[in-house]
Amino acid sequence: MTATKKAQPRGRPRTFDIDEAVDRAVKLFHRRGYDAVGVAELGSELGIKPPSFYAAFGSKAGLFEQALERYTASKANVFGNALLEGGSVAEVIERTLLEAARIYPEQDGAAGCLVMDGTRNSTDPEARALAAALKEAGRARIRDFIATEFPARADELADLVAIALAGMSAAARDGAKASTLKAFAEAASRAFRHEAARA
Amino acid sequence: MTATKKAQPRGRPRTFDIDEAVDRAVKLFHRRGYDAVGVAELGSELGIKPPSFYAAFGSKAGLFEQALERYTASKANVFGNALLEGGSVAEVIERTLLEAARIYPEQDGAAGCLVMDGTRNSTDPEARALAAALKEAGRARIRDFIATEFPARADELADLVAIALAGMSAAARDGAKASTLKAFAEAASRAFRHEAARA
DNA sequence: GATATTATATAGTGATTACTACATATTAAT
DNA sequence: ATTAATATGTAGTAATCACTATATAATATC
Repeated sequence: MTATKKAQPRGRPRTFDIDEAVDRAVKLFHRRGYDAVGVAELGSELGIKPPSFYAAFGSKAGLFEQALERYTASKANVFGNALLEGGSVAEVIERTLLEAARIYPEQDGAAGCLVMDGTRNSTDPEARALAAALKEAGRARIRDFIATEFPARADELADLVAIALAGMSAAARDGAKASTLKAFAEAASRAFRHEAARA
Repeated sequence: MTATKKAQPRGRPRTFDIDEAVDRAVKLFHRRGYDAVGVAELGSELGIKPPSFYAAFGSKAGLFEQALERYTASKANVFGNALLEGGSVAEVIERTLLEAARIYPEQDGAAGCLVMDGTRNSTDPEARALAAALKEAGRARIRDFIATEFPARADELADLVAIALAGMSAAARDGAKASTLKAFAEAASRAFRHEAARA
């Protein structure tokens, strides 16, 4: 059994909770995108001043990296969660799309997918690279999974799913309702089965 | 016949070409998004200094409004151009999707659709509102056109097209190749015919 | 208690943001 | 030539950006 908190390190103890700070950062970055959230706002929202911020996270991009990790380990990882429930490729993809339709609409001010849209139009190369790596990793996981049933068309089918999800995220950020996204997800799921059966 | 340039107004003549300036602004906004393009850069790129900039355009958002007008009046208006060639609803939608697949991939540093992604994550409410109005107008045109053949399902089918286009724009901005977008557009077009034939 | 270690608060850094006050230059009309 | 009108260049504005130098406070170890 591993202790969640070490005995107590040597110096002055931290006065804020890092996990909670990362959770708040996830929300802020998700709501408004990486560039639009300032370190000053993060500091005041997290209740810490700049030196504590930089001692804990290194940089704004460092906090973003932790926020992305937290986000992808959450229910927001629609494909990962759909995969856990098992089933055929078509079933898992359908569940993925429907789950996206369920969680992408605005909740608590945040809509769409943080990974896909959090650094859209960002000027920070480091933040963009972090998000891009996760996007590619997600697409690769979907492709490899699809390849277990449709090896010859895995790339094309993975692109179909990835671009559909990207469209749903963008639409959600533009205010699309859950019912709109659900109808799209159902149509995209039918399209996936249809395309998988082709050729 | 209307003169393109009036006789010559009273004061000191402008030393730069407004149309050319707007064209350059379209490119810059398209490449990097509204917020990431500064007035200073626009000024130096356009060869004018701040007072001339504000005398001509009023504000950064004022230039953006003209840039959006220019953009939507160009070949970038994929639905408008597809509509001009006539044909059935399914044919026009297919042409729309395929045209998007042709022009969304990166060209001259700019990818995707300026209207759909140019103000993504922007902090400027005015710029966001300008783009949002054009997005909604475009979706409404598509819906009304679809309603000429499929009045009962026009909204759902229009959402299918709009979300597919949003996904293609996002994917293009993330570096998707023309062949990837083309394959998706073809699948989306088949899905449209399939969904239109349902119910 | 002395020392090492870590986190804190105060108060800044220079760079960049969109935008402007003011004087001057250039034109047409008088 | 004088006047009115418009555009320009110089040189700024206050606000915000991510980030930091320095000193001090709070803890464990010795």
